[in-house]
Amino acid sequence: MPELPEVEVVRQGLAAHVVGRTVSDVQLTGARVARRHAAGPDDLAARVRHTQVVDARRRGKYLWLVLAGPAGDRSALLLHLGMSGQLLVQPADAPDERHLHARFDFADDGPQLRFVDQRTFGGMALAELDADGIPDSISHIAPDPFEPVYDRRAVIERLKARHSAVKRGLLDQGVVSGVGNIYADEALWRAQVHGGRASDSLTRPVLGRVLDHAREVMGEALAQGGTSFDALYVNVNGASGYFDRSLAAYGQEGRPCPRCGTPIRREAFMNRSSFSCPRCQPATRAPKF
DNA sequence: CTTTTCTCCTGTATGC
DNA sequence: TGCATACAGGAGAAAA
Repeated sequence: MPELPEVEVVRQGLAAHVVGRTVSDVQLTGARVARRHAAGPDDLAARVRHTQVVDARRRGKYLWLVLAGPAGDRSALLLHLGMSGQLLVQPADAPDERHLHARFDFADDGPQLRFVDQRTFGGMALAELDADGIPDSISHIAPDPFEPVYDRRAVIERLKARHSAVKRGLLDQGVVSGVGNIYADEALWRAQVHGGRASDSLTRPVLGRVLDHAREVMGEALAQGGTSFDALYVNVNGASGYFDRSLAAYGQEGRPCPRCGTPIRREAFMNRSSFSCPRCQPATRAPKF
């Protein structure tokens, strides 16, 4: 599942292979891929056609291409990979992928950009950029830990004020963005905090440690993901394939905790799974888990 | 207002 | 072998 590190690798691929090129044609298959674009897929395609891609940017798990129109006007093609979305750079004569939803042709007749998504949780929409260069439609998404505007103290205060499990706060993209289920579990394992513990019951230093570990583990994953980048394949499909061997808790049910050897446990959480060490991350005072 | 639950989707794995 | 079910889960809408 693409979380911040995987999305950043995709962004870097777009920066290398798409920025600077002019779109000559856009083909969208079905309405679902553009469902967040209120004016519909035809409108999106028409507005992207003949624009030049001038930048590829990211906040959390969202990424966007900054588009310059013929008159120099700026807009953004906002993209989200959802759970299974891939952006591929492919030769025009490559056969259609099984779950191909969008195809971009360029005026240089070079390789196409394709959006492929099996589970269709991903999608794209056009947005306007605000004064800070952020698409207006994601103004509710908080900065991620790698942004200069990331305010560590402010995030700690928001977590400190929440009557909810700390893991919910980590996963709330309006509090801090980029963290998904995998890196939330890894950060909590590193911080030796059980994700079900009430956010407002933890001390500020502990909350700070959880946040710092989230940033640290995502940074490590990014460093590894960058090395496996293939020039023709602007995609990283989740943590599998490169960083999964470094995971201490996520998906490791029954395997020994790398720190103390106690078998990692799996618990239901938000109709999903959480993995933690029963010994290093005691679930004391854990409501609503 | 804050917090939680539900829903969208399909390939893969598991159980009977 | 075939069919049913569980699971993966980001994010926004809806509900509590």
